[in-house]
Amino acid sequence: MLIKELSKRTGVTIHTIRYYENLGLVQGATDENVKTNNYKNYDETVVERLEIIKAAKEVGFTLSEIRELMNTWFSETSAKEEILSFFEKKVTEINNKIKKFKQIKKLLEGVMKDIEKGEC
Amino acid sequence: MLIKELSKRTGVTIHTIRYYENLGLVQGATDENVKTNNYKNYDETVVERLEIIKAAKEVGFTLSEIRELMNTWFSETSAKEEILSFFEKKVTEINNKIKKFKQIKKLLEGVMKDIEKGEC
DNA sequence: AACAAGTATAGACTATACTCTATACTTTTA
DNA sequence: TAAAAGTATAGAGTATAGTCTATACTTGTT
Repeated sequence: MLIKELSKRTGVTIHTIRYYENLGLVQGATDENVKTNNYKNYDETVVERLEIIKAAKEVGFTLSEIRELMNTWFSETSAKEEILSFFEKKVTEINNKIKKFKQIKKLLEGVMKDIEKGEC
Repeated sequence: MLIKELSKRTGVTIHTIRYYENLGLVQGATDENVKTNNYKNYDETVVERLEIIKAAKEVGFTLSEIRELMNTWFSETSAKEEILSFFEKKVTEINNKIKKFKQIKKLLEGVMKDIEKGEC
């Protein structure tokens, strides 16, 4: 598919897709049979990648972390051990973030109870 | 205390404290008795505020969200109802973030299992 | 053929959150 | 009292993540 359809299917704007492509997060391929233009074609793996980017961004990963994560994810050369330890690191990070969120939540809920009781 | 001590106690650099002060997130007061300078004095509530900022930032709040949250938190004029609904909104947001983190975590752990089994 | 719509590239612009530099003044210390 | 250290203000610079504009070319439609 061309960039417009990719944009429609993923909800990521054309500009942003091109920005990601410049960063090496996704990649389209120009059809070698077509010599008149250099339009890029995007396949299903690009859709997948954009969905991963969207999800990872929502939970606070930066684009460079996402690139690192995806390079490992889609790599065929990385050693099993290496991939595993990378993933373990990410899971630890996520656990820490969840813990912090729960702390803040408890704090907020504590204050809310105080407000309800009129102790504020 | 003066800015240097505040910085030491909170771990927030002097530059960043001044940046926050410009944004209205914290505020020091110049001693009216001292006419020779306009050094600002910071009290314990500023330390508290900086701790709140640090915690909130870590879980992904932007500075303007934090300002909004703290204005409500420390407000004496806001109606009880208003404060409560604001806090409830934030708790909902936090729950959503926790949910998303858990999804990503599950995803990563699933992939890790596959890798361990050699199914990748 | 003419015009609209789509695509590619490069570069400018924006917002957020700092971070650093320059300048000038004040306070502390040797 | 002279140097070192601290403070305030303004403004420049940086990094991240877009977002927009200009230009030029290609493709599709009438």
